[in-house]
This record gives sequence, C-alpha cells and structure tokens, in this order.
Amino acid sequence: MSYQIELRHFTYFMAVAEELHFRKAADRLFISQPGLSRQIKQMEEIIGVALFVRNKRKVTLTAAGVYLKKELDYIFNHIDFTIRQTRLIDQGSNGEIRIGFLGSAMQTVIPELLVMVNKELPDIQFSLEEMSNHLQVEAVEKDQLDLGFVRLARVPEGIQKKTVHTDSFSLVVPLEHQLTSKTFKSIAQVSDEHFILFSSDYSSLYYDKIMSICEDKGFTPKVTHKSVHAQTIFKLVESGLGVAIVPTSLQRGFDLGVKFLEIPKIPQKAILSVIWKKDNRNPALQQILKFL
Amino acid sequence: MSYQIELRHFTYFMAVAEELHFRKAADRLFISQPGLSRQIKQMEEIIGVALFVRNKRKVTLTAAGVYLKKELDYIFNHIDFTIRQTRLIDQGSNGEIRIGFLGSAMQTVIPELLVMVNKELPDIQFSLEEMSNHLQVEAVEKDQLDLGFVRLARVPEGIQKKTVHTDSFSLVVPLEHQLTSKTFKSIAQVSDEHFILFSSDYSSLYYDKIMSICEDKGFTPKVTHKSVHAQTIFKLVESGLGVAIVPTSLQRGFDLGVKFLEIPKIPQKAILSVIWKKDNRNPALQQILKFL
DNA sequence: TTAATTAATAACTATGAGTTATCAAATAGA
DNA sequence: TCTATTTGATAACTCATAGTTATTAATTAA
Repeated sequence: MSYQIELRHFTYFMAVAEELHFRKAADRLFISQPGLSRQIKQMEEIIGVALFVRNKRKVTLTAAGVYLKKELDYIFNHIDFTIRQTRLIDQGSNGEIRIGFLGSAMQTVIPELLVMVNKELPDIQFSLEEMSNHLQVEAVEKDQLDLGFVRLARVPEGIQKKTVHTDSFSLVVPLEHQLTSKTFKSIAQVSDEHFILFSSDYSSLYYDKIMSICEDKGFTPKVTHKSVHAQTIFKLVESGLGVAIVPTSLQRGFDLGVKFLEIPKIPQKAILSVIWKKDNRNPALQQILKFL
Repeated sequence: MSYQIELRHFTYFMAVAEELHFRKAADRLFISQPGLSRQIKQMEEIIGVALFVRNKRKVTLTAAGVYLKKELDYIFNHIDFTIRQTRLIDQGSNGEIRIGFLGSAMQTVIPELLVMVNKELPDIQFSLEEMSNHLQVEAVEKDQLDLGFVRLARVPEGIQKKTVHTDSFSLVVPLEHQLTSKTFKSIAQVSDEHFILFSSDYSSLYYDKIMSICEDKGFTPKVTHKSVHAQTIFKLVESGLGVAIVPTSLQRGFDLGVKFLEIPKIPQKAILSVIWKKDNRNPALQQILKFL
C-alpha cells in the first residue's frame, strides 16, 4: 500500500496555502524548501488531486485546494479544541466554553450569564475574548468560538441566533454640556455637533441604526471620529471632540466625565444577540444554551 | 522540542479503544505490540492525559479517553469526507457553472438541463443570466461564462457550438384578433399589420429570419416596435399595437392575453445552440457537456 | 546578456517508527 | 504452593523516510 496521510501534511499544506510561496512557507515551518516541496507533492499523490498550480513564478491554489484549506482550518481548530477538552475532562472539569463578545455586551448579559452558569455548572471553564461582529461569526463557523455576542440583523447559514437583550440608545455628551435630561427632547438639537461613533466595520448594524436615527430627524451627522472601544469614545466626548450615540447599557461599568441622555421616542433599539453553530459538538454548549 | 501528534496516533488509539486489548489491536493494525504500546504511550505524553487504565490484565478507557474516542470518530469521518469532497471538486462534480441565455431558452432547454444535471451532479451550482447573443459570445471568450444559449449561424474561432433545440415560428396576435388557427394559412394575411419584433442587436439571426419569412411571401413587414423582452412584446401585442413573430416555444411560461398561431409551411426554424470555449478550464463544464 | 528568484530533482543523513527478544506482573489451574 | 499462560512494558536493534545540502531548470528583472 501507498503512504498514509498525516497531520504533518495538513500543517505543511496550510502554510503553503497561506504563504503561496514554498520557500517562505518552509521558513515558517523551520524546514528546508525541498523537504516541504516533497511532502506537498506526496500529499497531492495520496489524495490524487493537484492542490496548487505552480505557474511560472507564482503559486496559486486550485479550486480543490481552496476547499481543502477552508475545511482543514475547521478540522485543525476542532482537533485543538478536542485535545484541550480532553485535558480538562482529565482534570475533572466538565469542559470549556469559548465566548466572543462586543464590548457593549460586557455591561449587561455576559456578567449575568457567567454568574448563573458558574452557580449551576461550576466545573465549566470560560474563555472570553472581545471581537467584532464579523470576526465572531467567522470564529464560530471555524469552531474557534462556541458562543458569540453580536449585534447583527442576519447571520450565515448554519449559524443560530437568539436575541438576549434589547436596549435603548443614549446621547453621550460632556458633563459641562448645556443639554440635560430635562431640556433634551430630540437628537435634532445636536444636529450641528460632531459625532464620534463605533466603526462601521466593528458593527455595521449599529452604524446603520445611528444613521437612521439622525435621518428620521432630518439631518446627516458629521462623523469626525470612529473607534472600536467605548472607553475611547467616552474619552473623546469628555475631551470635547464631539458627542456620541451608544446603547444605554454602556452607562454602567465606566467611570468617566460624560453624561448619558436617553434619546426619547425613537423606534430604533440596540439588539444584542447570541450566536452559535448548529452542529457545534461541545457538550458544554448544550448545557449553557438552556440558560439563554 | 517535543513530539508532534499525528493521525497515526489517533488511528492506533482508536484501534486500542475499540479492542481494549493491545495485542489484538496491534494485529488489526499489522504492527507489533511493543510498537503500538510505545505510540500510545507517546500520545498520552503529548496530550498529557492518561487515556487507558492498564489494570492488572485488562485495559479500559479513562473518562478523557471515552470523550476522545467519540470525538476522533467524528474527526476521522470529517477528514474522510473532506478528502472525498476535494477529489470530487477536482473532477468537477462540485463547483459552479455560469450560464448565459436568451429569454426564449428559458422555456425549453434550460429547465430540462437544470433538472437533469441537478439529479446527476447535485453539488454543481448554477448562475444564470439573460444576455443577448453578442454579449454571450463575448462573455464566453472572456471566461465570464461557461455556457451560452444563443441563436447564431456562426461563432468566432475558439468557440464550440452545438444545436440543442429546433423550433417553429408562431404569429402572435391579440385574443380578439379575427385570425384563428383554422383561418390562418399564410403570414401574408397580416402583411398590412404593424410588426413588433426582438431587436436586431439582441439576436440578429432571429431578425434576419423574420425578414426572410416575410420576403418569401412577397412583402416587407412594417416594424414599428422592437424589444429585447418577450414579455414586453406580448404586452404590446395585447394592447393592439401590432402582431409579432416569435419561436413557438415562447407560448409556454407566459400568461398573457395573446394567441399563438403556428406559421404553416415555412422552411425557417428557430435554432437554439449552446456555445462554450474550447479551452475552458472549469472542470465542472466537462461534466455538464456530457449531458448535451 | 547577466543576475536574481523560484520550485523541482538528486543524493545524502539521521531520526524515530517498527522490529525481535525478553521481562515482569497477574491470573488460572493443578 | 507451583507451574503454565496471558498480558503490556522494556531494551536493543534496523530500516524506512522526513529532512538535509547541493544543484538544476525555468522564469523574470535589470
């Protein structure tokens, strides 16, 4: 019989698929270029499919190679997770849940969830990472995350979504700003001010909603700064660089020189959803989902 | 640095986990028992977890081992599937076929083709776009399309052409028109009416054929309207703006207030051809061509 | 034309998977 | 108790092959 495929082949394939350059990939793997070339060639022979096109001076993936790369990405993540999980079970834990979240989820849902789960399932461990909407969806698909806390209208096929929190929007102004909760009637009162918002690529749904809040009141906001961190936005507001519109729940958890003025009578809500992969195999996830 | 885990370890682990007996597992794997023992030991060292309990004279799985066995079962299946799928993609069983077509092809050949291919090669995806003859030829040459459904007498060098459907022409008149299938004997009976035709730059072959049909009967049609959409043409006929001559198969698929009267005893036929580029590298195309 | 860059080929070296031979521990049967 | 038997682990080996260095062939850039 012929050779057997090994994880080594997959590792090498991924390096070449990412670098699209045999020597650079070999450097990254700390092996020689001919050794790498031979292993890739062997892999192509075992599978019986050309994975790369070595065209003149550049290397590209074939259609089959593109597919294989995507799947191996998932497979490697799943193997890593499985081994970590095996270690945790050995140590008597019930497993690990990997959670991604937007900064604004850390003020409301996540702490409650953690407290509740920790009480009911004390041997489940958590790993938490702040990530953008987009990266969370990718990570959930790749099996790098079990749960994501996102603000998204739609999610791809194969991903489940459930609303966990609905929040109003608040205007954020410096403490010394003339507006107060009594005099603040409409967002149109600050139509001439500069706006500081979360980046649209951090959360495009949030960004679109802010735009529609302003459009409804008949103006287009002058967006002068964007950030991915609430802390940064508050600091910029405090420094007088402009005003911001954020989910009201962000008022908690930060101690800054800004005022929150809840925007009255608008239909837009900041909706926080939790997402997970339909065919996620982490048994701890099934337990956690019962609490949501 | 320490050893790296390989699929070999997983394979051996699965054999021992199933046999719960090192010698039997070694026999099944066609290796010696000490070799197997050493690989399992190494695997346990890499992961850092005891997977088996060698108790007196019998071998059992630890809790961690039970979990790992279940997951590896899944992982092996997923790897197998991925490699099979990679091979299929290489052979074109999976992938995308980009098809261009004239509106009149959507009533006959394309639906049949799609149903047939979908049955035999369920993993091939289609992208469909309605385009003129001319644009289809261009797109096929540029490798923007894999297949084109056209009505053309000649195609440029490098393009392959094959007839897939031959159709008669029909006269299209309003429902309340005096002519019926019984009284309609010759196109000359409507020589004084206004004609609504497909634009010559949408399909010049069609246009030329209509002209020759009329010429053969000794008159030149008064063309008052042109359109690229059958739907539009039928609406204009329904509204009493004139009569039309179209391929008979267009009778299907539209629900409009017009009558189709097949034109008797004429040599002209509406010929639908499929075109593709000789050196198209889409592997899925080769598969599809077998059905044509 | 020459120089530089790339992957493939050829011939080698040495790591470690798999071998045989053996041991130690445990059981079962007298 | 004393064997005989079954088990996995250990020790010392050998050999298949992953990875090495040196080189070539092909292409591009200067």
